[in-house]
Amino acid sequence: MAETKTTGARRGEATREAIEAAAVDLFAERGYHATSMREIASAAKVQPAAIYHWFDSKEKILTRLQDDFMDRLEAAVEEAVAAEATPPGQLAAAVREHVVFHGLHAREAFVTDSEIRALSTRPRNRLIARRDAYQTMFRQMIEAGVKSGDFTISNPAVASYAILLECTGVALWYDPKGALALDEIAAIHVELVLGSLGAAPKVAGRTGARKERR
Amino acid sequence: MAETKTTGARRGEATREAIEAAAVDLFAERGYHATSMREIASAAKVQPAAIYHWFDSKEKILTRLQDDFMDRLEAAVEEAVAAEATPPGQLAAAVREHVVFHGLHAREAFVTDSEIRALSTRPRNRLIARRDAYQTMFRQMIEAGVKSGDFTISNPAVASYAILLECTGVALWYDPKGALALDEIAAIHVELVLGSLGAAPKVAGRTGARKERR
DNA sequence: AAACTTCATGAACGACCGTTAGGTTATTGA
DNA sequence: TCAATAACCTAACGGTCGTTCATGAAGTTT
Repeated sequence: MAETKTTGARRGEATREAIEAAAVDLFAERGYHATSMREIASAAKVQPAAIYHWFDSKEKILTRLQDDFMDRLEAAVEEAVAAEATPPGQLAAAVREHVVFHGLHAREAFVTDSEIRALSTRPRNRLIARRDAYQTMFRQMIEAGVKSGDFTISNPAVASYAILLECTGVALWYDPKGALALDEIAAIHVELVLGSLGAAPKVAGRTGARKERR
Repeated sequence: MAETKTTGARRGEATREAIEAAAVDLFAERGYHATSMREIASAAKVQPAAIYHWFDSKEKILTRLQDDFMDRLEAAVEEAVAAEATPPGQLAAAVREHVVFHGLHAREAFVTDSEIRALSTRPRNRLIARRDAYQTMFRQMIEAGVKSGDFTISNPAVASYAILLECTGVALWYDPKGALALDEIAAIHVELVLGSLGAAPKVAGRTGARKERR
């Protein structure tokens, strides 16, 4: 037997996913406050009230998207870093994975980044703390590289800001149908980042393929 | 005689400025859509209806802020570039001025950048075109530097994206009460940018003070 | 087959939104 | 002195917002 009868869908968990997918698209395109629950419902093909069966509130949809994105980003980058031994190799792997991940999940990345201020105090502070911890990871890799003599820059904190900004920004302009493939873009950013840190050219991590150890 | 009597202010052009100042603060803090005309009016110490004596609509307040910012940014950077002769010198000057300007006018910069989507089609396309032209200026300086042999990178277009993202992002984290002065931050960014382009260290434009010719 | 749970519906709630109509007051120019 | 104008007010408009309520069909458990 099928699942539809006289009334609408009855889809179970698939509805939750449809709501999330609709929300991330709309939040990314118009912004959180410019998107109404009715628009999300319409895009997910349910009535507005049905959303409240799956989410407590509009804000909960947003925090779910953001938490999921951070979970997966952290896991992906930490795994990439763990496969490398030297500071330049680790940073190169982190940058490469960060860029690829932001290209593959550009909408989620953009929403996570740009809608922090839409959150109320508690979830906002939580997300800021997570983002700060993530940033600290990069700063420590840079500091390790300075200590080991691989990098020569004056201010690791500012460098970490700058690096994450340029790499995160890939989510703003990357076009899957564009001339450059995502791993090319990632490789260029590794090149730019290592160059900006004064790393000796071609030292560690300036690789093409993935999962490679130099 | 003073200017206040029984009823409220009667301030003339000063009211317009109060409205703009209130709007830029609120737009930067909460976002365009999360800010109501009543909140702007309250912060500017007028009644909501008074805003419409100075602005046609809420959107016109936003476009005014964005246009003003772009006007002043372009003027400042173009002047800084005009004082330099070589590609590395020009790019260094542009980066330095861009960073300083984004630090000094962080709220305006943030609103101009992040609220493009809030605009309706026509003003949005206008602003995007201006931003693209600004970006092109940077890309051409990079290409000139590659051609002259001062820079060694594989992709000037991606480099221009990355550079502008990291420099624009200063508006997101710069704190006037922080440990670093704005011209220090600018100098660090010049260092990072020239490094990422593979410029020979200390070549051209790595200066400290302003209005200096090297 | 009866009771319960899950998933969704249609209709409505009060609050707030951007904007406007129309009146009032202070200042200016003839 | 007096009309004209600029600057601002109070009040309200229609519309949309996030959310809730009451209801009920379908599926599951007992």
